[in-house]
Amino acid sequence: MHCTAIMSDLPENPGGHAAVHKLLSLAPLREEDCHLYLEALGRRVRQITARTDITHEGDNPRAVRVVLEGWACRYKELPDGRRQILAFFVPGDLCDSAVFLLDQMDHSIAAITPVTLGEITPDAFAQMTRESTELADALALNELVTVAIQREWTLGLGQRNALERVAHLLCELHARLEAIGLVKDGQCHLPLTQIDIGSATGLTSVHVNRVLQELRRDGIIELTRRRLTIHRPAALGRAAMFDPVYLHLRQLPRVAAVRPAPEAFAP
Amino acid sequence: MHCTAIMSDLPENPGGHAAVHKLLSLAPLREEDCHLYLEALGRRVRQITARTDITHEGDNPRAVRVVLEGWACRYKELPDGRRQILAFFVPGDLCDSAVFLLDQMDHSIAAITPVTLGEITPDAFAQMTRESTELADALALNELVTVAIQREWTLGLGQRNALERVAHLLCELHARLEAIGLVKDGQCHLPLTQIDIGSATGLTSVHVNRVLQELRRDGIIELTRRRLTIHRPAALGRAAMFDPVYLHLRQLPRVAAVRPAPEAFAP
DNA sequence: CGTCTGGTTGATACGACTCAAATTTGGTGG
DNA sequence: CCACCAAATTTGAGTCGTATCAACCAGACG
Repeated sequence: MHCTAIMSDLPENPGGHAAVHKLLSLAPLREEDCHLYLEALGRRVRQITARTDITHEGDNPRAVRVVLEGWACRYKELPDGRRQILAFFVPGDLCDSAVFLLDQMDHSIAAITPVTLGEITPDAFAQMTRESTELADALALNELVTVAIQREWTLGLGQRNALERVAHLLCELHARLEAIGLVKDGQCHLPLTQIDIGSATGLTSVHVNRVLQELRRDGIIELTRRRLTIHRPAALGRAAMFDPVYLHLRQLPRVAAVRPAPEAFAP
Repeated sequence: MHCTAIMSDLPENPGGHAAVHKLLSLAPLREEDCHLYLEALGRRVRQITARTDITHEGDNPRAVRVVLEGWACRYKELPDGRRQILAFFVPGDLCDSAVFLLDQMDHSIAAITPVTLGEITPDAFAQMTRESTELADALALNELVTVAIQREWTLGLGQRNALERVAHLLCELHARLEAIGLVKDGQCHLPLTQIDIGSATGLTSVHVNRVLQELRRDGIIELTRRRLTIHRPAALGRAAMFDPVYLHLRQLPRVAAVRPAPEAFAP
């Protein structure tokens, strides 16, 4: 029996519960595994101001970081200042589970909103994974999914055009938020500026703006005041050529289908 | 004492020695670790024809694969046929060390040249890493570097222009080949077509061609008959904004510097 | 010796960028 | 609660990097 039960018992999403929800979206875990994880996470918690670095390229990595609340991103920049967002971290996401093997960070991580961060020391991490193979496997699986997402982004930046990239990003984030229970009535909080979306998709914010307008004009999405509503999931998925297999979720997201999929809301 | 000794004793690079060389470029290992690894690799060896799939999206992953000889690539395609190469595998590279945790491959792997492939079963892999923590760590480190490379590609596709992307790819491959002893006099074998380079960099082969001509015209590189010579490493590195930190090599590659770096060969 | 794949060249088209300015939004302090 | 400011969004006009399309050429190979 895994611990979906504890999840639904809990109120809003306080403390590290998104973290457990996240792991459960990938692999079944026993209640004791969940508690072991939560306990490790709770030992060292930090608050990070919005729009500040959590760790920077060149730093010596000291701990495994888990986003408990808020949004963060991984980014890297070129010497002349061009900046690329490499990943978004939503509640429950692990920044890097084995970083401490490296001498030096090769990228930076920054908070987008105010972030509550759980930190697990290398020792605590090792002990935790020794105590539960299931937990260790779930964390390893999470790592695999993180890389799979990175690959999907590589594919998108290389082959998708502006509209497809933006649409794909929205699909992915929606699916990931849904997996941790942060989507209600097809709506979710999306604290990204168009500049953020641009530096994740390799586009200028001006162009992102025009693309978003197109998606709105076609009645596919609504995106205002940091809230995203997907009105026509199938249309968005089709525009993005979104195939959620790479997320390896146990449960298929609502925004799903490239394959033969009926339009959810008729045009 | 690690086993640089065995390496230099060995002749050309037969069997799985590139594999050991590769790990040694990332972490020091004892002779017994190297042998343990080689032994695991030697148990199941396959020959793959050039330009055929080694494994395909949707397959069930069965084993950890290591390229012993030849070149391969990881790729993914969109439903309409657009194809993106996500990674190149050169001798010694592991395709994926924990894939078997996944139910389903989310990308494909193909041979570029004829490939000699070592396969390690999940069981053998687990046993091997249990027997040597050092080996396990080296393999984990290798995994981290693979992801770091993926991130650098993401950065490049999002922010670098055509010339910078091609130059960066050449820098990276040169550095990686150098690390496993496959560069002699600044020269290495590079069996990629301009089409391959294009689908890795998100460019058309036509444009890759023009970019390569520019690099040749400026006397920076020579690339003919599948051989690459870098005449002006510093100029190439500068053009690419190549900073090899992300490769986490124990020894800095010759093609290295973005930072204040004297021109190796005067223009 | 013809065929095929990969490389090269030229002309043209278009998607996304740049620059610039106007407008809206959200936060802050009076 | 309103005035103000900074940040984010929106709009328009013009440019440029890379794609597209179309030949042509060279070497590899059966």
